[in-house]
Amino acid sequence: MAASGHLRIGELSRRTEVSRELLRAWERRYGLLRPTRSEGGFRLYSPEDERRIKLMQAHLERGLSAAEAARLALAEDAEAASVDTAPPLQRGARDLRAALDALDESAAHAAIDRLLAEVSVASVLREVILPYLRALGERWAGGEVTVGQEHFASNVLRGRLLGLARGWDQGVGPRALLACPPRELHDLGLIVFGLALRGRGWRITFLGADTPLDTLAATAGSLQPDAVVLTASTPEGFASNRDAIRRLARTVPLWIAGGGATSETAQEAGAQLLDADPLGAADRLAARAPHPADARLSHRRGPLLRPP
Amino acid sequence: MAASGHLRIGELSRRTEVSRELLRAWERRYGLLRPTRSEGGFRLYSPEDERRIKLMQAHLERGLSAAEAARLALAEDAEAASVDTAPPLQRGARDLRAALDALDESAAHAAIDRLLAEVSVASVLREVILPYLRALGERWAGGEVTVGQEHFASNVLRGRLLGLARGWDQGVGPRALLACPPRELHDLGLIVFGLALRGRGWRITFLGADTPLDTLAATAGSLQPDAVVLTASTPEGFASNRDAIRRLARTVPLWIAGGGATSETAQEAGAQLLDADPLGAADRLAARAPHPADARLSHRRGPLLRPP
Amino acid sequence: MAASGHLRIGELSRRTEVSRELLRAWERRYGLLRPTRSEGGFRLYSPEDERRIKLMQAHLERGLSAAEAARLALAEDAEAASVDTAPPLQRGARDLRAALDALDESAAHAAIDRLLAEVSVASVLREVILPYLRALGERWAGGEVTVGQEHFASNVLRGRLLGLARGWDQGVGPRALLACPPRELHDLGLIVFGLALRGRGWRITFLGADTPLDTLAATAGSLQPDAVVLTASTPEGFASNRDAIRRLARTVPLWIAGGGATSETAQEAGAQLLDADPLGAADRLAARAPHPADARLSHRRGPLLRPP
DNA sequence: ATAGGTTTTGTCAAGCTTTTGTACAT
DNA sequence: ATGTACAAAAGCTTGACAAAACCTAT
Repeated sequence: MAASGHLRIGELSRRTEVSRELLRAWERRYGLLRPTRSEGGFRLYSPEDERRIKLMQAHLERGLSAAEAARLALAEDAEAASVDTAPPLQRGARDLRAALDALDESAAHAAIDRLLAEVSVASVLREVILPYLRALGERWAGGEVTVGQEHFASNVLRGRLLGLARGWDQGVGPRALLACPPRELHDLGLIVFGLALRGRGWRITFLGADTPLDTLAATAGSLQPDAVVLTASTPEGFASNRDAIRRLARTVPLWIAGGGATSETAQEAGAQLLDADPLGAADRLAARAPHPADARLSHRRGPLLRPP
Repeated sequence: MAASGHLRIGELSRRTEVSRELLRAWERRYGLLRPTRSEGGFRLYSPEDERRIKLMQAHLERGLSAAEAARLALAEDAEAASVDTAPPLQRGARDLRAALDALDESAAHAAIDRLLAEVSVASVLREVILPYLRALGERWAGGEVTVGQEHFASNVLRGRLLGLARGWDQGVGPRALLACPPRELHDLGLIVFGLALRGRGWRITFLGADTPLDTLAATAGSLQPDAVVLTASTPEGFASNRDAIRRLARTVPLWIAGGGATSETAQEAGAQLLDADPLGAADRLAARAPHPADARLSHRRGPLLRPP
Repeated sequence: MAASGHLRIGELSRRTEVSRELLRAWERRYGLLRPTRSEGGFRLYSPEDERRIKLMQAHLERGLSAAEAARLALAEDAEAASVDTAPPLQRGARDLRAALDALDESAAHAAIDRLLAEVSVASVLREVILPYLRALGERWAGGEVTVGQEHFASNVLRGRLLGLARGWDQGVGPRALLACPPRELHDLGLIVFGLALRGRGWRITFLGADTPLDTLAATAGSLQPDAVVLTASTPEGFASNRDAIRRLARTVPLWIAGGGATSETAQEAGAQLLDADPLGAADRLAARAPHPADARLSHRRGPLLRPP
């Protein structure tokens, strides 16, 4: 915080070779600088201010007008933050959220690109994407976020997650068939679950949101997956399809997960229970261990799961 | 959006060597330029305006009348502005090469990011990275490219490929141990091979360039991989370590690949031959089929490979 | 308590070349000094007081106001007094070492990801990566670690460091061109150095290991960097290229660093000396201050460094 | 191409306040 | 040693100004 100290206008002028008057003019006219003030009213400039001046100068050098140079310097500074000492994951999460809230798709992609360069996919999912989705849900419930923002964010993230998912059906591992029951439209958690399972060596076949259960049964019949996983965000997602799910569970190794998956639902449906959290669910399925609350059903495990 | 900034008429005139008056005339007469205006009424030209002027000048150079030149420039610009019709892979390859040649790391990353957003990792490797590396080798041999450019490009690509490789040791597939023999420094092909093999479900352990063969043997002893793969860019890489490689081949399932791997080398070393091309080599190893030219050794296949 | 001798104001004034009046003013106005009192009421200053004065003077030197300088001096002093190695860092370092020793890449990535979730890049480099690399060298020398382990760890870390490096060529700061001389293969320290310099606002162009000096000269000619930095792990790296390095130093602002950089080597080569430690070297270059041992060459500083 | 008017941008000045090193009386 | 005083240096705001750059219209 107090790492490098704030400068007064004289020293800043000396360092940047910009006159004091001009520094004040740039602040007044373009808002380029945002000094705090000393108790007596002196301007105190941060290192960020100094960086913005450097940017401004670079643009002026290129022949831009002062107004244009300042506009660019401010814009770049907002996105660049090239010298940022925050932990990368925290910084990435902050940048992503700001970009999505502002409906700025390219900034969102930039934030994700940088995150993926700096940390592993699993960490991005666990520390950034999932917390963001959870917070989004809460903010939506609290009316802090518009439906438009929610749709925008969902679509951007869906695109990226599916990009990461490319080729997740290839290889030699066990195969999982993933879907949401009819009327369930929240598939982001399901994609995250698929990615996590993929990271554990599984092959994924993804049917996505709002999948009729007869279609799911037919697909499972022809694919012969090692697990079929249904996720729903509310218990109704499972409850309103109880009979079909129960039938399905008799013919395929069926697991349920997501916010709507409870041990009662699982028992009623004759399915095995995974965690509500996609990453925990992936761990559990990879270990072939049903949720503890689902213990009564564990005898089904053996017959249902073929070895890879 | 605000990426590059708008120019006023003076700077545009300076850059294009077209007088201010003429710029205004071209705007009035032909609608060649479409500047926005500042609050006070100054013209603000976009980079597209600058591009149209360049086109216009080229046509004038060829002897066309101003009216005709402007008409063409506008038409071409409209075309260029519409989606770049080149296939993504071609365009990406072109952009990547231009960026790396110019030592412009950010542009190179941007090109790769765009590619990965549009096509699969396998396609990028096959259609962009590998052709680039091959062409780099040829251009280097022909003196068209400096060692500096080659080093720069290698390091940028190495970073990206190792980024894609993150987590390639996870899962349940067969395990491969990858290395280059002593003094062999070209590990990019080996990383590409590892990525391709990973795409086929294998787990990868990567030791990289310039690996002493005794440590490779020891590591293989403790890891018990399903395959050990050595790559070298020249036959000497294998030849100068013939005896050590031969000893190694007696205790581990050894395969050789890369530009230096020939059927003679393989036979001498007692190793199995993979293709020179990393992707072909990965296909072949995943199928556990040695190169046809290596048929004389095929009897070794069975005993050497443990089932996954 | 009084172990190390307390000073009275006269002696402290003499040592620090700060007038008595000013010392009292700093105490009164900023609380910078906290002298105890003799029985008769004389101020008795501790060595900590003296250290704070030195810090204060350094900040004043940099152009900070007295109030700001005092604030920083007090803050830094408090920080230095607090325990430095926070638990997450210790645990991360331990996990990373265990994972890399076991050739467990995923565990290594997980450890690094955990660190990057909580701690800045700079801290990870200083407290984890560099200590690990140093220990690795020592353990390798002592035969406690195999070359295989060393290769594996290097490649994992190289991938991560290059991931953190993405975009390090962007911005408006001074530009540095980084390379190792021919036959020098240890580029990890050079990458860490680049990251540290990046953290201080520089732009980096990275050529990496084993770079021929003529291509380095050519690249420097076209890039016109503000500094060219060569690192080698042993003095031979520089010694065996002495003449070429000397020629290079005549045309570019050349600095040498790394375990092989000594004041003799620097003098012979006509280059300026940076610290062996990458972070110290980055600090020094960012401050444009040649190594004390390099004082005899300091007259070269002016002409060699173009203003950024 | 020129004339006559406007906008943009860097600089300056006047009058007053804050900060900071030093001096002095007690 | 303490507390107060003081003055130089550095800063603040407001307002104005002029050169450079640009506009339209002829």
